[in-house]
Amino acid sequence: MPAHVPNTTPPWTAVGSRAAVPRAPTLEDVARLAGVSRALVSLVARQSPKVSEHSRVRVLAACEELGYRPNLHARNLAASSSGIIGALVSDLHNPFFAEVVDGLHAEAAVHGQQVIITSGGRRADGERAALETLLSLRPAGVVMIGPVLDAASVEQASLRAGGTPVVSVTRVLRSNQVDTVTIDEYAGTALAVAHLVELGHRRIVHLDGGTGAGAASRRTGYLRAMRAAGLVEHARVVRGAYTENAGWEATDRLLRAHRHEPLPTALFASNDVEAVGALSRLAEAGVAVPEQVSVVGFDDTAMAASRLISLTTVHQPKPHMGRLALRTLLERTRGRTEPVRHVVAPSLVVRSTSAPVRAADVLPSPVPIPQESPA
Amino acid sequence: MPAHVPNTTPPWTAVGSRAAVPRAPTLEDVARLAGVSRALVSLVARQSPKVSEHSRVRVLAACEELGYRPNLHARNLAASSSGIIGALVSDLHNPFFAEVVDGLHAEAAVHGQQVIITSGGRRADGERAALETLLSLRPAGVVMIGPVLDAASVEQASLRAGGTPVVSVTRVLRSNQVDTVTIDEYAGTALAVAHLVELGHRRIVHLDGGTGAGAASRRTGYLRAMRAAGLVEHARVVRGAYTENAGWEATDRLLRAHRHEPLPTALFASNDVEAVGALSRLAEAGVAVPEQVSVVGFDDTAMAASRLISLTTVHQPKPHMGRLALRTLLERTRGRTEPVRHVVAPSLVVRSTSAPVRAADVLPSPVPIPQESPA
DNA sequence: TCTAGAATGTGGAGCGCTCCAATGATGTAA
DNA sequence: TTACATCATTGGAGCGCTCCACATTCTAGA
Repeated sequence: MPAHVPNTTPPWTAVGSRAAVPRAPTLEDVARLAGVSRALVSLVARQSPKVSEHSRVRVLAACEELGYRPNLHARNLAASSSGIIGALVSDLHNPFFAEVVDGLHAEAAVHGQQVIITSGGRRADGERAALETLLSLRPAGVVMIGPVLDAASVEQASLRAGGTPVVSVTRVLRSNQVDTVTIDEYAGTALAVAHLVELGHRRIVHLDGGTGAGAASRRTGYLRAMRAAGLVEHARVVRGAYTENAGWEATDRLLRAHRHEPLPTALFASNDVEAVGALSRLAEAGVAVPEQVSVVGFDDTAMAASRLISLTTVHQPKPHMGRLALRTLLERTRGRTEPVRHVVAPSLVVRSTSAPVRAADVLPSPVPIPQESPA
Repeated sequence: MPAHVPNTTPPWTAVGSRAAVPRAPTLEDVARLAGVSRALVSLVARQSPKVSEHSRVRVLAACEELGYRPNLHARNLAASSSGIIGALVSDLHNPFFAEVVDGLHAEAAVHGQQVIITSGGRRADGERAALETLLSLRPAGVVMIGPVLDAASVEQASLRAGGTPVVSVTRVLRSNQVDTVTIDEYAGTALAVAHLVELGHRRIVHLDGGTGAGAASRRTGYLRAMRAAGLVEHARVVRGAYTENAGWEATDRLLRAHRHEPLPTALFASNDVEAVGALSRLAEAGVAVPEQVSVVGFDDTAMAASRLISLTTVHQPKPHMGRLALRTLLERTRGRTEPVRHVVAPSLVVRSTSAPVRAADVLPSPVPIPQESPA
């Protein structure tokens, strides 16, 4: 007999060098066991309606017996389209993203899609690498949550990958290739300011979010809302960022600046973490919240909801935004070509860090309560 | 001319129904442009050393020009082993996991592996589904972080998938198929108790973590440490869980129980979130921390490090554990067959919630401190 | 000069699946 | 009877890549 022995080993035997490693069963194995063709098993696996009940049962039994699990790589390669949705979150540490992903997961399950997540660690290069990984898996689409990457990079990457649809949540990317889901930042800031004004606050300071997603709109929204309330002369923005430390430092600067004059009676931070930073600085300075100063955040993350913090904040319907993002993505895969910009409505969650202004602070300057002049 | 037109369209033209969708370039395209064989391009793409500098440069230039990105599905199918590491986190909302994944990412980058994440939402069925998804992608291995799934399910799934190696972080799964990375819970609890004892505390109560990963060991560790300190008669465990609410409720029960007797001087919670729950209940009751009661947590999550909370807690080297998990996984793919159980060392981070016991409390028993009977 | 061996490069056979044209089997109208 | 839909099923051609055996060139030792 020649050295070339035909490979007649059964599928459950290891082939090649590695010994005793059970090979995962393939379509072929199932087909053989069920006594049908590979194509038929494939049809059953994909729940095609054009399979007789008889063969369906036989095939499913065979699948069960072998513990067959389709190889997604082979499937995606052959079909050159996958049921995979890639979620690219800018920062795994931010609970905001977890909630958006929850919504994504839920909606994906409805459509039989699988969600896989990668993270860019809040750095542009990390995000670029993560996006490359995701695109290498040829997903049906990519949802970027709070990306730090600019529109051009995203668009270019998407085009290079054969036009994989991309939806950006939180960050507006002006590109015809990219759809967006954001909340109405202006409405959100208006809610926050109106709440404070209703409580009698006049000297309301905004701790801004620097270059964070949505921060610019929130800053503008704050200024607009102050103007609308006739408080334009009290409007004041302190530079900050979307981190606890930035909130602490911004508040620290504020405290120093007001050493010889009365503090503002309310702080409106650009997001929750920043608000927490502000709270901690106020606590260290012995300023009572909400008795002396009210604090309002933005996002309504789990941290804000914690009893220990119990932050009044602007709520973003994060799971809803995740669902919406997925639906938007699927529409795109079904042929839509014009970009879509979804803007969802925020709401206000009043907790323990906001309260009516103290009697002593009511008249900071002779302001005769100017009510709601339209924008 | 028959309806059957031979397909002679060039690669940059869309083939099939969809119009104008640019096809992603393949190895073939790159090879043609560079004037070499497909195999050579493949070697360059995989950074093989057996390629001359000359051709490497030519090929890379062609890749660049076409914007070539390898199709992971094809690669993984052909190589029947992927550079993908699957991370299955039980709960995206827990910052603990984010930090472990950080370490995983870092180590994976070193080995040229890609990490993709799925989440099981803290439910066994969700985790099972996420595991299936992951295994369908035929990853090089799976890291489960704080799984809720039992060893048998994991082992079975792994075997069905052709023996994909699995490492469990945090939870000990007794299976020869599964390696584990955990911290030394006993050492951790010993550190916490010793710290409190050193500060003069005697009446140290443990709020336990119910069925959470590691909770049983922490409970035992606490009891051991109390015994070692000769405080066995002061040892007391209150039932809880790894949630803020559970911490709040456990503390609430404790306060009620001690309405007519002095409170314990220290609480040791089974993890940080639970400790935060305890802190909030104490704050509501007007019990000063750390002046009247010291509180110690476990995990050292970002929440504990927040200035506003500044919790004394047992530190887990989470990124290190992630790195270790990946290395363990790779060893397994390189042929190790006996299971490995890595146990890493915890440390103590002293922050603002622990302080020396008050003079009045130094003598454990008959001290009437009529504090704030709870609402 | 010849030859072994290293260093490079190549063609082709799959990996496990989907898709499509083609094949039977069955029914239905002329 | 023939003609032709309709339905379930099948074989085979890829999808884009890796891996292997082999071919070719270059280098150095005898």
